[in-house]
Amino acid sequence: MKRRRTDGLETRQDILAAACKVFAEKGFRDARNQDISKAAGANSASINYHFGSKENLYIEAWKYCFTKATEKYPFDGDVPQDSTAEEKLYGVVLSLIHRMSDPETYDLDYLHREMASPTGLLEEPFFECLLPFEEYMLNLLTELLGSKAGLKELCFCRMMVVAQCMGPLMHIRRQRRGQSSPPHVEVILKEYSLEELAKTLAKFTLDGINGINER
Amino acid sequence: MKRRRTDGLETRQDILAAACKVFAEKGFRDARNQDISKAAGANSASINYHFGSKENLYIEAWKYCFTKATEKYPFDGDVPQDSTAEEKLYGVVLSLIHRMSDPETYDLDYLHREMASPTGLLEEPFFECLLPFEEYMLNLLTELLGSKAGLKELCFCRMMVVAQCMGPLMHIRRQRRGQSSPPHVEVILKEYSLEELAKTLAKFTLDGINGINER
DNA sequence: CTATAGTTTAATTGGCTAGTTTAATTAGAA
DNA sequence: TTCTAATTAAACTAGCCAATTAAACTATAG
Repeated sequence: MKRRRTDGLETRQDILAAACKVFAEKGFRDARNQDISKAAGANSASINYHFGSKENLYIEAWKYCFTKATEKYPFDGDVPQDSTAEEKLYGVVLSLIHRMSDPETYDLDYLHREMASPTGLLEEPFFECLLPFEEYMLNLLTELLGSKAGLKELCFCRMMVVAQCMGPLMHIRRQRRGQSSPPHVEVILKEYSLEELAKTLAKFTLDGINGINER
Repeated sequence: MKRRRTDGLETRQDILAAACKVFAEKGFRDARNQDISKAAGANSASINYHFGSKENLYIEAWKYCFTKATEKYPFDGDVPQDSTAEEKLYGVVLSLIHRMSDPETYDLDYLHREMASPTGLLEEPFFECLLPFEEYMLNLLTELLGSKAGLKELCFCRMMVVAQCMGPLMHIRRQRRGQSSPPHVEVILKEYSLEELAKTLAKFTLDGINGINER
């Protein structure tokens, strides 16, 4: 019985890590196999050897960087179980803000890109990976919204919480890519600490939610 | 003195109109010159004849569809000058919602795509075209926020108003492309009329803004 | 009508890239 | 050490696409 060579797994890993980054930076189409293999210190044939195709590597890269990011920044922001719903909301937002600011975290770039121009390859992985987040959010919002609120309002608020975070997301990512932004955006990035941003964001959202509650 | 032939301008126009749509649907990279020229009923060489390059056509297409969209849906939503700031906010949001729901309006697709994965070609045109909107929004928000609020809060709110609209934007566009969405998104698209969505959205934002005011 | 600038077309070119092939190399079993 | 399968490297293939070219065509001034 032969033992499997381990150096093959190493280059596989190197390719995966490099792919995460390159795909996040350039997108599926603009990222060339050569860019990835070169960044991984491997030959471009090794991509097809280890992953079968560029498409499959893309899918694997997403799963990999999502898993890594979620380990580092859990959805709930490690807030204790018995916290108030308000604290939990802050936890979600803060965790998300940290996640998107971390230059070694790439999953949100994939999400954003696929929203704007879908390759169609990540439809299923997204659905699967984000299910726990959706569930957590729906529970949290059910708690925040009074019992008067129906499914309609619940869904609206879920959309809003995510949308709220998209604003900073786009700007922080832009900055991370080294692109300049219009002056009023620069102001935000300069004046707010991440914690303050999360706090202001959570409060803004909470006020909106309470407004729906009071109707 | 010779008069200019007019049939050339016609195909130029046809190409421009076709390009607007094809670029919006497929993005810069995935749209092929042939797709566009075929949709315009012209030869692919005519793109380079009339526009010089694919890049330049892309820029022209953006300017064209932005101008057309803004004529149809002005930023202020045609709200009377002497309206309250709250009514003006509703006007902005409603106009934006209508704009993004109109299947013949494409400019927001460009915006969204370039946010997520910039080609770098529209940086300048965006800045130029959106300046009036920025100005209008800043004035409006200055009115809504009390005099206590500083530049920092102003910029934050500006970001939030736009971000709020991104949520529905993404979902409505998805629907328009014929892609299915997770159940809680379908609920929103089914249960809310455009006017109700705009109203709820404006109220949500307004509550957030007032929350900042009261600090 | 004729000449010409303006416009359109089909065919071609040249660059780029995903994926394949084949040969070389290496880790580990015997 | 020797053999074998796993892995890697280099060269190649096939296809795609933007851009060019050159020839054909057309509207208009003279």
